[in-house]
Amino acid sequence: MPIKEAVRPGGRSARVQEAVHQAVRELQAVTSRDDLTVPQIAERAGVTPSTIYRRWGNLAELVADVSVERMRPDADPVDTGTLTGDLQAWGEQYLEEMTSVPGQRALNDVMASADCERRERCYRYSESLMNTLRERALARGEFAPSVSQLIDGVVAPMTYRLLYDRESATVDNLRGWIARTLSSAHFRQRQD
Amino acid sequence: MPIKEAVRPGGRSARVQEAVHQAVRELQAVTSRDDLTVPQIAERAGVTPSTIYRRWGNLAELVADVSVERMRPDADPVDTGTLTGDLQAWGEQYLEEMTSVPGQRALNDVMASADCERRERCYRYSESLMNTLRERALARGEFAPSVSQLIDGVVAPMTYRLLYDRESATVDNLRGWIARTLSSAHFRQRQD
DNA sequence: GCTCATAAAGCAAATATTTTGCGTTTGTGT
DNA sequence: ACACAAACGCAAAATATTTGCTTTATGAGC
Repeated sequence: MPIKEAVRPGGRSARVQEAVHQAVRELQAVTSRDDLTVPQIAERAGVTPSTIYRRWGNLAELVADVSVERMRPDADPVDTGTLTGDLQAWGEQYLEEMTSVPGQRALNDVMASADCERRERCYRYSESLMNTLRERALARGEFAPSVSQLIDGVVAPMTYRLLYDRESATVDNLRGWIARTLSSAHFRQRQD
Repeated sequence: MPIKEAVRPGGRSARVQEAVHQAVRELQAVTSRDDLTVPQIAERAGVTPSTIYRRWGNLAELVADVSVERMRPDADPVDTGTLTGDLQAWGEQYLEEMTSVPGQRALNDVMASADCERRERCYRYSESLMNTLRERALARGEFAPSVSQLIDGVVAPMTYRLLYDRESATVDNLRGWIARTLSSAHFRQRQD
């Protein structure tokens, strides 16, 4: 059961995929995760269960597929004029999103997927986002750490706390991660 | 289906729990995750499937329960004489463990669990371990960052990379995380 | 030690789900 | 337009899960 992306993008396949995704989203809004079932989704989407099983394999992969979509950044990150501000603004809204009930659920669903490709996609969203903020900072003439320093210093602690120690995933701590990352990279740069 | 810990620790319950865990471990060694089933485990453990369903709810929770066990640190971390060395030694063996096939599977199984208590338990293992290394360093008269700095600086990036970007979970990067964490905390301390 | 109340397990019937084989529909390339 | 194959629908078969009831065995109180 290989996970295919956009198989036969035109026509029926696409329609089915959209109908199923839509059905999942609608049902997720009114149903607890434990009594969400494939047959139920199939009926709502006007599709046979076997279609879902053939295409996604099982419920976990299906909901992961839907949730990873939800993670895709919708708009460009706001420009506050400084890298610190941009990181803080982005982080705050990300934290808010991910500590909300549906956000937590989406995060869990993605983590529950057996194939790592889903998580890698989330990673690439963050990577690309950090890259945007960094380029923006450089264009302003600001100093900016490398993308991997930003990920290790800001994204990783934030994600780690969201997953393992939710109560530490706070705006206050975010401020600390950002400050430490920037000053440490700055200090280190002058050393070299 | 509340997750209970050590219900009626003595006697039959304990025996059943152990038999089931054992069955899961044995089957995991020879079976791919996708064709591991509850009835199969039940048979091997000499137990009725309904017993497993009543106690763990479903397969995902059961394997998560087994895997979180596997994560519990078995021995005290080695003492290399310096905090840097201790962190590096611990990190290297942890990385090795978690990049192995069974390690990856255990990590996934824990992440797939719906209840966050499992992940919190892993968190507490790391927290306690970092605390041990820190106290050890202080006893030597070394400087040592706080536990949460160690977690944010070393554990979080490592875990993040293991989950989201496996190829960056390397011993080389580990060295960098450790160095940055120690020097940044040290520098920051002198500032205050 | 013995008894009692009860949590947990066993058993089997009832449900619900997942899988599979096969025929049909429908995009896609020529 | 035609042919090919991927994807879907349908329904039967195979599995897995839930549930009601019975039985067993632990732990508490005497």
